[in-house]
Amino acid sequence: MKFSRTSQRRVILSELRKLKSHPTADELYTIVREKLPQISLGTVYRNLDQMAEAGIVQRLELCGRQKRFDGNIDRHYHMRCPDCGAVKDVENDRMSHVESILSDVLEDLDAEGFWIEFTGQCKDCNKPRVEII
Amino acid sequence: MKFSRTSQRRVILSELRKLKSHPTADELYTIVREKLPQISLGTVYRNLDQMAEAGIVQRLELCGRQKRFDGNIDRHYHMRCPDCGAVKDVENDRMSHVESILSDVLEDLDAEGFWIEFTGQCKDCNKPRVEII
DNA sequence: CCATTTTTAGTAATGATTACTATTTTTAAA
DNA sequence: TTTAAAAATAGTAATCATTACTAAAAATGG
Ligand SMILES: [Mn+2]
Ligand SMILES: [Mn+2]
Ligand SMILES: [Zn+2]
Ligand SMILES: [Zn+2]
Repeated sequence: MKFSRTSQRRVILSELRKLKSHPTADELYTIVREKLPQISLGTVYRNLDQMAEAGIVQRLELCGRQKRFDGNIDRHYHMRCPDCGAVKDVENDRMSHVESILSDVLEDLDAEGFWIEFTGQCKDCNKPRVEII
Repeated sequence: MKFSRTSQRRVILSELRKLKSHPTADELYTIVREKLPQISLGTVYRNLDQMAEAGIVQRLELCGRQKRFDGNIDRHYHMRCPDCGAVKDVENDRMSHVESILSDVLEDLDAEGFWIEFTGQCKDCNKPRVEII
């Protein structure tokens, strides 16, 4: 419930903050082990998750571990329920405007494409949100 | 290289097209087994991947399999290299405009948030493709 | 029919993540 | 400072989505 001050957590956070590489847990584990050779991979996973839940670090990506598929290959957008994991189509007229701006952004960045995903609890979701903190 | 016509592929595609649920491979496997009780899970995975590569179905992809973390919790955006999997910060003045439109979209949709990810090969990328998200 | 290519079912292996547990460390109050 | 409760740890095992492997079956294009 409350964060204890441990060298493991301090080093994990400070090393992560030094990096611009957006490491995976195991990549950070390799780095942290130079300072704390005895640290375990599980500790890195656990601390990153805890700190992400607390908003101290950012976890890149909203999707779950399982891939999802769609028979509709037209460009359209999805909203994922953070509680039950369901994915639903969403539609909004403003998205064509967003797309046109993002196509300019793609040129600026010399990027290939973009993905947008919305999050929101589904109306008929029966799983109650678990409040953290 | 060329798709043979098999009952497995036909049923997988037709059942996927019937659904609005954006199923995972194993969810679709359960459904397809009602028509083809002998089909194997591997066949469902393989066909979905092949058809996604061919653009016949859509794979909802935001993020690779490994989670990535960022010490910077300010809202900013990332570009993922489809070849080596590296994730880099990107910056563009137009994004504030995109954000303001999307905040309106959030109200329309009664959604909570959004996630945007760019894809693009990194300049110095020479690594072989690691994963196809 | 036949030779070649593709696909399959079934199973094993992989790999990221999470769960478990006995022990250690931290905390906060006495 | 002592101490009991709470939190966190290292090490390991288990989970589970996905991918790889393989011999057999099916599809293809004559
Ligand atoms: Mn859809
Ligand atoms: Mn970043
Ligand atoms: Zn829901
Ligand atoms: Zn790259």
